Amino acid sequence: MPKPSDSVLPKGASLTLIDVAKVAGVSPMTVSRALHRPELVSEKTRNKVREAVRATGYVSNMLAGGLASNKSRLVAIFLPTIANSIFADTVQALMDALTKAGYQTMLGLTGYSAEQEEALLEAVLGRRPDGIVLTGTLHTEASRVRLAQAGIPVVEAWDLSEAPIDMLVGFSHEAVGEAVARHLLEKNYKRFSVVTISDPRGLRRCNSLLAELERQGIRDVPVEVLAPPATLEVGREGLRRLLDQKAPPEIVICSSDTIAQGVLAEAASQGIRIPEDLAVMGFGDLSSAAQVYPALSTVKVDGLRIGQLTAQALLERFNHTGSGDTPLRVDTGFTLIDRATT
Amino acid sequence: MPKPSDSVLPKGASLTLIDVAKVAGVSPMTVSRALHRPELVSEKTRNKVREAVRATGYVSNMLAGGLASNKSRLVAIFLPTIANSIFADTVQALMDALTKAGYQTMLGLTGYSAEQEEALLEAVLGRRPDGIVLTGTLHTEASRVRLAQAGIPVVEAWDLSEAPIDMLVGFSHEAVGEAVARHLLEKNYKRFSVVTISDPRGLRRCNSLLAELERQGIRDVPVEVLAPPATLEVGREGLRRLLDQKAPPEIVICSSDTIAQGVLAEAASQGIRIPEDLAVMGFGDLSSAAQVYPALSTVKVDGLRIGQLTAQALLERFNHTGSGDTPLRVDTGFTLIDRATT
DNA sequence: TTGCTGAATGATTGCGCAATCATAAGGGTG
DNA sequence: CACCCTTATGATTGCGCAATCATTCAGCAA
Repeated sequence: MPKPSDSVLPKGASLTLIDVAKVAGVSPMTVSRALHRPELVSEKTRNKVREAVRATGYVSNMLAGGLASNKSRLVAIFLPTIANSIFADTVQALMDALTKAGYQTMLGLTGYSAEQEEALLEAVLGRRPDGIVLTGTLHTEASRVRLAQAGIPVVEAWDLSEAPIDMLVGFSHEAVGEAVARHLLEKNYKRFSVVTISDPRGLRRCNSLLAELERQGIRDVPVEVLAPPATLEVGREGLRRLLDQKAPPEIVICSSDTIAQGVLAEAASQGIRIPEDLAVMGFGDLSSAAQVYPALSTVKVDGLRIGQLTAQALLERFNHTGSGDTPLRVDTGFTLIDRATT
Repeated sequence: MPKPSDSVLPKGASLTLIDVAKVAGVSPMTVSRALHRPELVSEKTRNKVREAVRATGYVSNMLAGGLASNKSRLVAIFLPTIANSIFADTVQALMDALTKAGYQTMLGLTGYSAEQEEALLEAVLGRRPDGIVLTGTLHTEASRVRLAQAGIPVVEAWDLSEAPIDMLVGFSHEAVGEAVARHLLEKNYKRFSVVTISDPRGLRRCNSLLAELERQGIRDVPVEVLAPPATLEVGREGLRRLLDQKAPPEIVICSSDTIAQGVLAEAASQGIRIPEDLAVMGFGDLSSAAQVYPALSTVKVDGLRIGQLTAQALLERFNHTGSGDTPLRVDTGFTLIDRATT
């Protein structure tokens, strides 16, 4: 069996379609077709080409292909950070679906400074992605404008904001806040408190929650707003601050499960019983939420489905199979989950 | 101020260097230089070009640039999964450093099946990355061969294996196993047990630990090997199985902090006191390890430094500034951390 | 046979850029 | 003032591929 290294290359030159074509005894164009549009090539030729590719170890150059066809088969995904991301399921599902459809994904981490975000966006656009997915929010308005001008399909996931750039797959953060408030009021909690990070969406949920509580006559809810990223430490510090105040809360509502787990840890370290002394509510239903002890009450968001729908929306755009008229706007909803902490 | 959309494009054609050159009143080549090698262009010209770029909203096409220069300014990173990754710090540091140096990164998730891995590798190589980083292990030998043949700088991170493809930045998993065994023996633990997932590196640590224990006269250590990925549930199930056996263990050594946290949760749910009734040892020193209650004893691995060194190694190769003779092989070591669970 | 159709394959071209070489414009030296 | 050297800029070319159009050939009806 000839190893790829055996093929006599002009040394320094790279293996191209032409080399494969020579080995297969067909034209370069036929090789290209055999690889990317096999239905246009006879089976006999396809086999010759497949064998030549195997023998040479050829890997198609997508830079050249992308330049020639004006398609990169690349989708860029922006997310705040790779660590403990609440978006992990979404990203995984998205990458799975896109990979299956022959697209690759490139992750852009925006958890940086605003200046770096603009540089990142420019660099990513330089790759000419066929589509872009936003999970977290963009820091600067200039970035949103740039993105809109790029003329590429854009999906904003995990949100249902008022001024979308293009497509939208998510849920209403306001509805979550309101639903959580009502749910907990029904369970007869009175002395509410909140620990959140200063993330735009978390704050929207928080404000909506506070508004609903106020409508029901509950005011002066202590709110601790800490700096991102959301870590266990944020939850521990948040609870410590809340306990420093005059009237101890009866329940802590957290802007994420990770923060809630921090609250749980701090409570355990202080001998506070959950939920007898203090109830805790999370957000996100991370896979760990059901596994911690005591099991965490939370709001489930179907991140996997968001990822799948996002991929589907992009693929429809790529294939021009979308309805074409109204820009997509899918509400994936959410579910309240009562476990042991409320 | 003219908005980019104002520029009169032939409609359907994309904005190129030529368009910018016309606006700036210079040749396309000068624009290219002004953007990528500004030191070759006079300040006056540079300003004209900068203004023209701003006015047109031009974004350089890296597909074309890569094709012309045979450099993609892309580094591919393979990791098992994006969720709860122990590699998060490494990947973050790596991306930071590479971004700063003008390189972009593309993540490949190998947590899939072996067949999919080969397809993924081929797709990634098609982008002609300038370098490749492996964090987890590759499933198939064919993939390793393919990678070695690609003729691209490769760094295997988080390992110090015997047969590296190219460069190596990591630590010895055998040394970790042995060190943990000795450390815990010194603390006078006798009835050991292990919960691990069937990951090659985790198993290497485990086997080394068992070997050292055996040298010290300790045999018949119960070992629970569960399927990846490492989740809290693995830890809970692992502990349940261990408790089903005749003699309850005195200490559980886990192949990751996440599993250890699962053990902690299961213990809490069964009223088992930590560390009085049961000690727990993790691995990885995730940021949450110090924040859970009780704080987790673990093995700290400096993932951030691994990421930085990996980036440095790649950049030296790209710039031909490396020593050139011996292939890089850095041992970043590890540290045992005693917290409250041992 | 002739002509037509459609399937399979080949030839040509250009995507947008950077490498490379060529040229022009200063700036000093003897 | 002719010379050379440096710095700045321009012109040409080709990277490897897919879009597009041209060609070939088999199969079949008239």
